[in-house]
Amino acid sequence: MAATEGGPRLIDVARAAGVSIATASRALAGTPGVRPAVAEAVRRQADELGYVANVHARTLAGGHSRTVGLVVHEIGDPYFSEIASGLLRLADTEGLSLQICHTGRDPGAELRQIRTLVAHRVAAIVVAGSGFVDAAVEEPARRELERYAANGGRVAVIGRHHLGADAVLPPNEEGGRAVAEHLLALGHRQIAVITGSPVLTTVADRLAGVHAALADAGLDPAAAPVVEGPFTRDGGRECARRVLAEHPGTTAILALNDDMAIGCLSVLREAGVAVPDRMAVTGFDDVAVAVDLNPSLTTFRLPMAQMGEAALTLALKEPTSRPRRHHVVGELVVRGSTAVTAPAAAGAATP
Amino acid sequence: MAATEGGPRLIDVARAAGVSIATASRALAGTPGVRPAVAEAVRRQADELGYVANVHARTLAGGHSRTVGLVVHEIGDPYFSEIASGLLRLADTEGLSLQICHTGRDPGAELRQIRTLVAHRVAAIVVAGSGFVDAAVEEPARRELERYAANGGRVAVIGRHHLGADAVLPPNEEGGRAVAEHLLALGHRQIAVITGSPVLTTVADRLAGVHAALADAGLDPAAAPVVEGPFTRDGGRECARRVLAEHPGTTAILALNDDMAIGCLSVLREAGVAVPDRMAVTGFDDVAVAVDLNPSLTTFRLPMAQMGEAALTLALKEPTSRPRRHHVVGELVVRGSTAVTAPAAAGAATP
DNA sequence: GTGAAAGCGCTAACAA
DNA sequence: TTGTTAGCGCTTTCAC
Repeated sequence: MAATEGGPRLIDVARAAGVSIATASRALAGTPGVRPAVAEAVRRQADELGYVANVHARTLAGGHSRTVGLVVHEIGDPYFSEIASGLLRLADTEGLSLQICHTGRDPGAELRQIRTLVAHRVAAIVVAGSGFVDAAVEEPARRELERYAANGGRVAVIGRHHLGADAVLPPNEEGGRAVAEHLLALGHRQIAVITGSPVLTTVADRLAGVHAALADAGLDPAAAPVVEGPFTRDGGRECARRVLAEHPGTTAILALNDDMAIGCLSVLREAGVAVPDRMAVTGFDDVAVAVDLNPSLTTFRLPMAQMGEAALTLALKEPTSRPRRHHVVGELVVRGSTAVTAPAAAGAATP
Repeated sequence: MAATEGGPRLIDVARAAGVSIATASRALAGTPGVRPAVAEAVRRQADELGYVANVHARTLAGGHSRTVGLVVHEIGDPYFSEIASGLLRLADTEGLSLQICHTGRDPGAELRQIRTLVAHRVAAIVVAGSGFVDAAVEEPARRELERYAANGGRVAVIGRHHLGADAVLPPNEEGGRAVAEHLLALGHRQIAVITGSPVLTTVADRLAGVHAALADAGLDPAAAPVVEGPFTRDGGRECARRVLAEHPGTTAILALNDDMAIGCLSVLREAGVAVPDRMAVTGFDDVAVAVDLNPSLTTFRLPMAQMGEAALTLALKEPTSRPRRHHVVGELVVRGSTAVTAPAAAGAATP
């Protein structure tokens, strides 16, 4: 600990090893062209002094960063924490550090966070939060990212954005379709959809899939109630109550994510509505706990950890002239919250 | 976009505004001593050029970092993602960026991650993963952090560590005691504990609380089966199976975290063991989904988000000569997985 | 109030 | 193989 505040510097190590700062740098970086014995001596001295290279100096001098940024809506949300987990695992094996930002689904915050990551000159930025249907909302962020990319930064997004970047695309529409078809196959005709704000592409795409399935079955999509609230567990509770009150003939509630489905199940339990006998419920995402609910949740599985990994993989590749699209495969997972038989007679739940 | 690869620099802004680089720096940093009109002009130019200050250059020159590091076992785990969420929220309002590392409960990885954060010269490091009972295991990390602190870094930990740092201390022992007393009060006498590895202080402390309660009730703590497995949902499944097979008289399973309790519930459901009638189950932590399980989970609530916030708060304060200890208050939350009445006759589950 | 210039700690030419 | 040196982009004295 010979050092002044800030710790030992490369020059301290070099002096201790009796070499120049350049040689010390090479030895520590593993650059070839240093006699093994010298390199070894340098490393030993570094170790002894507890030397840890200053990343800022290194990045500034070298021009390359070993940090990547991840933008999520909310890291406490399992959907995003599972994405983060997969991404972090890959980052770790690649020797990259991860900086996480959250936006709370606010486009303004998203822009601020992106600027922060740009300021850090991260090697890549992964935007994991849902895109917005209205391209204008994302325009400032798009410009910022475009500039960042023009300056050598790499960008990848998860979901459908208007960001002009490489994208990992979850099968939202297919999933919405699959879930709806599953309910239709069980005989449900009075299906209520509970959902987050349709300004999000995630919501819009899942809903489009649901409507397509209804139309294919000869039903009028416009006739199916769509009840909207926050895209969270509490939003699910709120919407479920409204479905119960305003659409009494409903035999199935199709939630556009697991969080809402979970909130919905809790309301139904409190209201004494048997699931799946009097009401079928489905979710979307297959977060880890979906299987542990009782009844366990029928849902459309998205491989979140893989999606995080895939996004970072895209971001780490050389850019192409036009954005890449990596399509992810999902899977309907049928569990206890939807009966394997036809629903109880519609209208049974009518007051 | 007049800039070379890397984006516009301060000097580009300064030139565009017709001032020196020093004035531009002051204007952008909000340092007093710049004529308002000039400052305004600089800011406008910066905006126009899309200038974003290089954090590395800034940190290197200024000596202060606006990034903090968080070390967790696994960010996909709700316990940690909720801690991260609380911490991130505070970091955000303080204008700090967050870098996250995970260790997978491996002390070696923990050391590596700490070194990475030191290399980044983060302003503070928060270690959120459980400590290890064996001080020797943490010794290398302790030395690294000590050196970091000596060089002006700030450290805070969550849980009992041998790291010599400010600590946020969850009431693990009290919680273990509370859960056990609750089961005892319900009349349970055949209580099996399922747990993660006792090398973790979190596990050791919770277990100590349980044993203390048993002893106070006049029972022999050594007589209560303690079944150990991974501190995860799957570990809970494994341990629950073993309890069923090896300790047939058991009327209550006390899991030392919610993850294990959740796995346990799923095994009991598959085995057709009614909860809470034939078997009571308790968890620890009160992760978000605990309330949504069916039966909902009786558990000891830890305010994870607050703990994350408190840890960062400690880390942001001026250091004191001896480590601070911030004690957190928890709360027993009684739910459906423990009956409100005495248990079914012991032995009912005997083959 | 403003500018010139000296670093911050490191990497990467370029020399030797 | 090793050393010298010029920056990387910014903050911050110190003069003016």
